[in-house]
Amino acid sequence: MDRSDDSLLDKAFLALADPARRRIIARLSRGPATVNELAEPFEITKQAVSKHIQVLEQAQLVTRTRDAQRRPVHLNPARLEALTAWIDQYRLVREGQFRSLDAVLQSQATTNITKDPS
Amino acid sequence: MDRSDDSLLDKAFLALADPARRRIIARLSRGPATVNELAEPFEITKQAVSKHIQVLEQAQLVTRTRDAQRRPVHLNPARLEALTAWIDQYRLVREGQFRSLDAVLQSQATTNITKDPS
DNA sequence: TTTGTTAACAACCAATCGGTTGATAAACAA
DNA sequence: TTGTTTATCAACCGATTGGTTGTTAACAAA
Repeated sequence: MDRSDDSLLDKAFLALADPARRRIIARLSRGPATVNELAEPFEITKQAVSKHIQVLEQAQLVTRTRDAQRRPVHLNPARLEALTAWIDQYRLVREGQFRSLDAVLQSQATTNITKDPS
Repeated sequence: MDRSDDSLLDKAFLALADPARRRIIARLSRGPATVNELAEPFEITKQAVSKHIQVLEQAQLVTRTRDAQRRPVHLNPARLEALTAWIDQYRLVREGQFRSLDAVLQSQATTNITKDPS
């Protein structure tokens, strides 16, 4: 399903690679909030928070609505789920390899050393 | 368990925020590989791949062993699992809120506004 | 020894990131 | 109208990233 959203994965992982943005995610998990509300507990300016929200928005991790002059920010759980899905496809494959690792090692022990055949 | 590894989360998410490094992860999920083996299918130099591996290694997403002058790179599934754990704690909390949203709204309507108690 | 392979290290460069300040726009309230 | 709140836009700065080239080290093979 997720094939060509490479840049979207880029943006999403990059968005989470910042403690301030992760704290914003954590806060939004308890409900929507405005830029001012998000900026207050952080020791940075509103402009900086606004930039962080733009990064999260371009990664589609959050969405914005309108409420008069306020622009509440909402979490988008579907995008978070897409990230875990990407990670799990390799994490789980790897675990599957572990299950069959013994068989591989035994077959190699009877045929050859563990050297790479160039 | 994972409390103060903020910088480790930084490094891990930042490491995954690059398509080349994600392709390296995908490749390693099918077994260990050397720098040369990893660099070949990518149109960048070995030095660049070596840097990518350093980034992944500092994020503890991969480990390196010794085999003569080769340094095979191995995937570290435990770290991948830590990432999904971080994401899931907010993804799942959010879903839980949806289930109990009505109750929360009703109780708040009778007690107070949605302001955070400092 | 010499030669070739594997990989890291160092220095450098263009581009990007996180943050700031200052100005601006939009939606109200008076 | 004027003023206030909310939030964005624009320009700028220091630090970091991703990539390169060149060099060096460690080991294998001859």
